[in-house]
Amino acid sequence: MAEREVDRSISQTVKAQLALRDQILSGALRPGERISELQAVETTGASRTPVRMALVRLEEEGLLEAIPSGGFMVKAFSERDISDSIELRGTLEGLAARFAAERGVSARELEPLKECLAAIDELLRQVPISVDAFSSYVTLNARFHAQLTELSRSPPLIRQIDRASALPFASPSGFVMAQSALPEAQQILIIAQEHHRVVIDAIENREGARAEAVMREHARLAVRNLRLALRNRTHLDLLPALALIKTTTD
Amino acid sequence: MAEREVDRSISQTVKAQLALRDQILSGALRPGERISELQAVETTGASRTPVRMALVRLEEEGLLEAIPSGGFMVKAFSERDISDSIELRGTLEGLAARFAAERGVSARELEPLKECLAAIDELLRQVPISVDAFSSYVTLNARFHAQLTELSRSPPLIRQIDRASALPFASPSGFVMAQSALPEAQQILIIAQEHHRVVIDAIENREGARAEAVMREHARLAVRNLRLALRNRTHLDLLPALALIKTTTD
DNA sequence: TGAATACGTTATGTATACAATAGCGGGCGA
DNA sequence: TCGCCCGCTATTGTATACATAACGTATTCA
Repeated sequence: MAEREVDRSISQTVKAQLALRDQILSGALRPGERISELQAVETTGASRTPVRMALVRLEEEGLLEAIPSGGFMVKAFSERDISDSIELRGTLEGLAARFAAERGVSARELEPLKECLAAIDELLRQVPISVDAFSSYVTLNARFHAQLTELSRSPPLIRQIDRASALPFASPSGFVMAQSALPEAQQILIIAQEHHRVVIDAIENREGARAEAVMREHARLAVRNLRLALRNRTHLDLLPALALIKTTTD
Repeated sequence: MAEREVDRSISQTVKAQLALRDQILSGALRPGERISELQAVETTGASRTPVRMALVRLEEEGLLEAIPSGGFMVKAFSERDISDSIELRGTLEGLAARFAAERGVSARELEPLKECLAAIDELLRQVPISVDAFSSYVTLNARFHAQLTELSRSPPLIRQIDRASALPFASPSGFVMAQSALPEAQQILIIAQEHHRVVIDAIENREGARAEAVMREHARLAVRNLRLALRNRTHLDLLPALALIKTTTD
């Protein structure tokens, strides 16, 4: 239709990708559901070509799965998939921390991490933590992890970590959500903060093995707490992209 | 290995993707070079839509890089990028081995790996190894790594390892090539084979940490030998996708 | 003479038309 | 009544036309 309203400030492909990702993560599209291109065209406002490009990107991102006979469906994840993804990310971040420690990092480069650390300390001083403060925590934590990843100075590794974070439950905010979906949330966040402190110290002292170990422990903590949270069914609404978990046990 | 003859029954998108990847890996397209869609349409025989889909997929694969002003260019890699990619893959395979060991693997599932192991032993008995035998080795080694990865039973991890292998120098055959591009090739392959033996043993005995450690050592061996080979400039023609290495040091 | 601007060309981004295929439903025959 | 087959429809795969933005070149003015 000629009267299609076009937003020229952003490419149609990116617009479609963002809109579709939002639909998937919000649960508007259920896992296993086939995505209709035509329907996507209507909901995103882009035409078929950019929609198709977005679908391909989302497939590569891991949110969609190609159907052999054609088209795409929303990918479904098991609980095991999720905990594996978290551990996978922790392993990659461990490698990043090791690289940073072994290759050396200047004091100036560590400064932003320390600022993050201090800011989080400030937030955690509140007992109990407010909703706003928790929201800030999520942002700061994600920034901490991103900056740590950057310190590895390894583009292939950074790229891979970014890819691993595409799955929302494997992202740093996913870590936090998993940890916070428990009554002992604040206690857990304090332990996580201790991990952050140790990894900075290890990098400063160029202890690669220690830096790596603590990041892996960090992830294992998140995995344990995710499992607990899923068992207890506590605050599950906090968990990002819970909609992606397939309910049927196979 | 990529087959030169393209089946007309496969989709145009896949055809274009294979053709373009082949052009990149063969060095017909130089690193940093912009890929012209029109030119790609001519060389691949597909029309612009499937070519664009292929370009997006190759970008996600890591072989191409999006140009901010539009279009794609062939990605260029530094020597450091390559060794990092190998170590990255080793780390992921280490995690896979750990998962396999911790989660338990039946004797029947280990059988194919042991067959691979025995077949490689047979090949290595030749001194010096023939070109044909070496070619078989590359195939068998890739199969060994693929089967080991599968034993983790972790779809997210398997997926990530596959992604990490998209870069040709980080694939199992890339491992082998890096190791073999040295005069001491046969000696090195025997050590690598010993790693294979240990990882199977560790998985059988459910020793996760040992299984993980040996796979990481396996990768570090490849990294060391790659560096040596690049220093010595020996048999560099064997290294897959050497064309992707950028010559200029930044 | 150099720099800046304007215009033209070319390539990419987007939209849509066309083709092919798979899935489904109805009808017909056993 | 059940099952198979044929045809229709809906959706994806492909091709191409159109729009737009970027880059290069040439010309003009300072």
